[in-house]
Amino acid sequence: MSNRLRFAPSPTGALHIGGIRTALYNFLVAKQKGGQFILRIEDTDQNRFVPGAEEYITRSLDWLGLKLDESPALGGPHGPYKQSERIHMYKDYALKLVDEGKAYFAWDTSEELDKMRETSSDHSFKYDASVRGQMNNSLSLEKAEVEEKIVANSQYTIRLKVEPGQSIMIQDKVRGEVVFDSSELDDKVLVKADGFPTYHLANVVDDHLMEITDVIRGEEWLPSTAHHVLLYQAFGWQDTMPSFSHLPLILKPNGNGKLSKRDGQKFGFPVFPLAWPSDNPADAIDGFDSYGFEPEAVINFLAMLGWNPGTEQEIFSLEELITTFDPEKIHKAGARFDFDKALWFNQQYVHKLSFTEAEERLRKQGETLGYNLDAGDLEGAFTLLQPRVSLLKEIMPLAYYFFSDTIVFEKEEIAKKWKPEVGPVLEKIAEVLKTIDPFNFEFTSAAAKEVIQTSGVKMGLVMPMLRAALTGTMQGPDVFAIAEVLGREKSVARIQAFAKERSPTL
RNA sequence: GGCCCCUUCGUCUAUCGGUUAGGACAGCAGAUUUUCAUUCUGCAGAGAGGGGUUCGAUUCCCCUAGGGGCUACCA
Repeated sequence: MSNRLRFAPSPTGALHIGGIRTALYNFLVAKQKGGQFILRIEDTDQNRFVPGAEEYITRSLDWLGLKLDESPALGGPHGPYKQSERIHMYKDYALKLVDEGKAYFAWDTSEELDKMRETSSDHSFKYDASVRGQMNNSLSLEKAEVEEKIVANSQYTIRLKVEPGQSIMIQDKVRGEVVFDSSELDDKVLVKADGFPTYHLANVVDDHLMEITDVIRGEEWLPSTAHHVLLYQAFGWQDTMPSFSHLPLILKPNGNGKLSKRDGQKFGFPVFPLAWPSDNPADAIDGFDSYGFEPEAVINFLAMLGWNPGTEQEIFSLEELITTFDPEKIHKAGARFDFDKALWFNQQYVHKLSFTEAEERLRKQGETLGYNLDAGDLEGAFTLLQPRVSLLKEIMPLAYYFFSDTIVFEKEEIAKKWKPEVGPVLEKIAEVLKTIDPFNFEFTSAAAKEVIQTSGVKMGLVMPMLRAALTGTMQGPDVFAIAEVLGREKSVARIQAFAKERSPTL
């Protein structure tokens, strides 16, 4: 039997990178074992449903290259893959447990329970074996009364009857043996008063029905896994119970709690894969995509946040991760999110991009910046600027002087360094460049340097002005490399214009 | 409060009883680039504390401290 792993998010908004990492690890294990990677939407809480969230989740996985085998959109042999569409299935399982005495009906309202929790000493109230005899449920009430209530008031919950005094051992693949005492566990609600199942019921039933073999999820689920094991036992499914791996949490950069959706705004970096659009611009949130990240880089750094191959290799493609990933090496401790490191990963990928891979995006951005892309050499500009950026989108803003003849001069900086004796030297360089053939980096550089040397004017005075003449700025790639990309005509014209404007005496 | 998980440089981490405790990001210094960035080289920087076990503990066990998670008719 092949391995089947599922990623099971709730459509309560944008997914953050913690969720993405969970999806990634599920994907890696599934693919490594030649199994299936499944998306199941856990939308059993009608109150928290956010329109567009499900679509956002699929788009995110798609952007990252985490290809699904079964999902709500794709379908599959164990559909439907959305819990709201399987809603009729869950209650019968719970009712079966009631019949067998493993669960019971309860009519206590949320308000009543809240009150008990508030009034109990240090919030220690727990709906468990020690109190259920005094509560309003089918165990404490007379049979006739129960039957009457079921007919009269269908607003009941179904709770799991947890037998105290047993120890429940979980074999967690990343944490080893974890033992819980059932006396500490409460009688978890399985079916809510609205008839919907809770996460615990739906999750166990679906994992069973969908033949899930490995559950990989966040550490926040570790405490409730004891209940899940109890549920598998109650249903008699213990033989096909999946293995569990509870992932360490991704923490805020200051280590102060787990990373949350709002931390992106707070710390000034994206925490979502894709931007979350909104009609109200104030609510729109940046994603790694809109921030300019390559999906491969996001995958790479998320893979390394909580896992390490044990070698010194840090750069991994998705394919390499599939073969290299070793679930045994997943860490136990939470990891802080380090945006600088994420940027560094992206830089590694941007520097590897070929022009063909980048071209479309560069063109698009050039257009939105209002560039006349036909006026310059896009590939030349890219080649020169690529090693200088961490994000692909940083290139085009730096490249404007390749596409526009109206140069924006950094006037103050230039004025500070300008010496009148430089003017004639620039003029001379322009003259010489007119005839240099071929007009390339080596030739122009050698020729211009010779002019400067024979002129007696300091190199350090002329070179910055030459740069300013061509680009308007005081920094950037090598001057002659820029000249080569610009071409003879533009280079000569710019140098002459610059010299003339600044040297009225000429 | 209770239960559970965790603890190596500022950060992410390697080490599966014997290492000058290794690497990466960030930081600092230098080289290259007569600019800036890249790149390269170097420097600095860690086993939470206390007990055991052992010839020997970062590594195994216990305690303490600290951090995190859960404690809903949310997932």
